[in-house]
Amino acid sequence: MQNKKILIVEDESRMRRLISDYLKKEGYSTLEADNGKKAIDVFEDTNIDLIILDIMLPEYDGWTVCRKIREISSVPIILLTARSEESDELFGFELGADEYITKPFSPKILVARVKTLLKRVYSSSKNILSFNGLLIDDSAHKVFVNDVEIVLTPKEYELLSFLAENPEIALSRETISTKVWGYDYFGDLRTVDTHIKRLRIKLGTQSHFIQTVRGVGYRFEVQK
Amino acid sequence: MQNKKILIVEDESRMRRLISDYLKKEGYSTLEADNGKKAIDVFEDTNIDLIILDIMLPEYDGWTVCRKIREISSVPIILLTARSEESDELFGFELGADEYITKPFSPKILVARVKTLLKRVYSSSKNILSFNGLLIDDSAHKVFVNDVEIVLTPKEYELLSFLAENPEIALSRETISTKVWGYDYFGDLRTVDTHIKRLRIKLGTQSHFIQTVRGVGYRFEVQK
DNA sequence: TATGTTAGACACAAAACTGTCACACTGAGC
DNA sequence: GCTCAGTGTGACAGTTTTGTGTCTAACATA
Repeated sequence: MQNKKILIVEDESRMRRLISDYLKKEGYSTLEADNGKKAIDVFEDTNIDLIILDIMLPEYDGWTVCRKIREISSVPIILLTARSEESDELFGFELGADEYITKPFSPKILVARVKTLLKRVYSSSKNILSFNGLLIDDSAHKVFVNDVEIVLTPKEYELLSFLAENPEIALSRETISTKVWGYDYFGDLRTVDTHIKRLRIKLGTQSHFIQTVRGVGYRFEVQK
Repeated sequence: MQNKKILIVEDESRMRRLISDYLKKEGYSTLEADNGKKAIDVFEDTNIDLIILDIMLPEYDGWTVCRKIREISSVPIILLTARSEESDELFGFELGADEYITKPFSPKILVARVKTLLKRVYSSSKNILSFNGLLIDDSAHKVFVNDVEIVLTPKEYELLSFLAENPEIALSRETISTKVWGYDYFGDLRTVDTHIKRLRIKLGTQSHFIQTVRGVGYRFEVQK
């Protein structure tokens, strides 16, 4: 649960700093954006685990950002607002926000909600992704195929994790490249293929987890 | 998302009735318990999808019920409390509650939270086109005929998606060609026919979805 | 510095897909 | 029935996409 990446979208730098400090103290890493446009850019280029989103923002308000992000992702979103009107809150939920916190709020409450939300969304309280014949222990950074550990290089591990965290979704080479290599990587997309090849070799009899989606990319497939 | 079973644990019958009415109006079914012991009994005997749990209860308070249920299940829990102390809220989250609502609350807010929580927990918010005997899962880029996956080539998939997204409409070869192959494609219109043929073969017993409209093109027909 | 490992690129091989065409078939109109 | 325009279909070759072996550079390690 540690080391999750949290994007803080807030135009007031003092508030941003405050939230960021509290979260870092809890072991999360944070990214910041001071307007809605930047928020969406950062989100598309990075593998964000949770978003804290202020409503009052320059360049797309929070509602808009929330809606746009919900079109492409189900990442958990916490809305922050100065107003505490019920209709606002209802509107936020309609747009797909997961939590709604009214300013002024206690940082402790915020941290608690972040924790709960991450826990609910990302784990059954463990950092282990377990499939039939394949186990990824993120805490230990170890992977087991048929209960035998296989040793992966960092990139191989990141790639496998990313795939396994998005099961049953056809992922394009571009998406994979952006999320695993980073938004600033402009290398050959076929590099993804090369790493897929290496992963498949190491997965051996369980390579069926990685399916090719012709014309698109790859898909992590759970059922045999 | 409808027809989910919600357990309301609350000792005041008026409040129980109020919540129950609101939820039923939204299409949920409700069960009620007026103390903690009964709540746990009911939960163990029934397939509950969400619990609304008051803190002040005879026979095990809400904290205890929450803890006991968390030992055996990860069902979503919303805590209700008259107090609004921060420490209480934090304690609730520690115990594994998913939401925390302070009385007095607006029933609308409650319903909104129930909805969001259910959606988050039970739906994968996927892009799925579903017909009787045919299912197109766009996220996974998979197609099922009578619950058996069929593997389509990229063009076949695009063509089927386009047809299925425009049901009951006679689509000319030109329209199909423009939308599926792109406006700058100037190949033989009969190519569409060839792909329709291939699709029909793969659809097997469900090929009736694709009807020929003589002199025009094809139509995706939903009813058998 | 020597050695071993990892990452990225690339070319070629292998596999899969696509468009075209010719011919068969169908059905509507006469 | 016959005609004919429109549609169905099988075959095939060219094209596209993916798989894979290998090379080089970067990097870490001792």
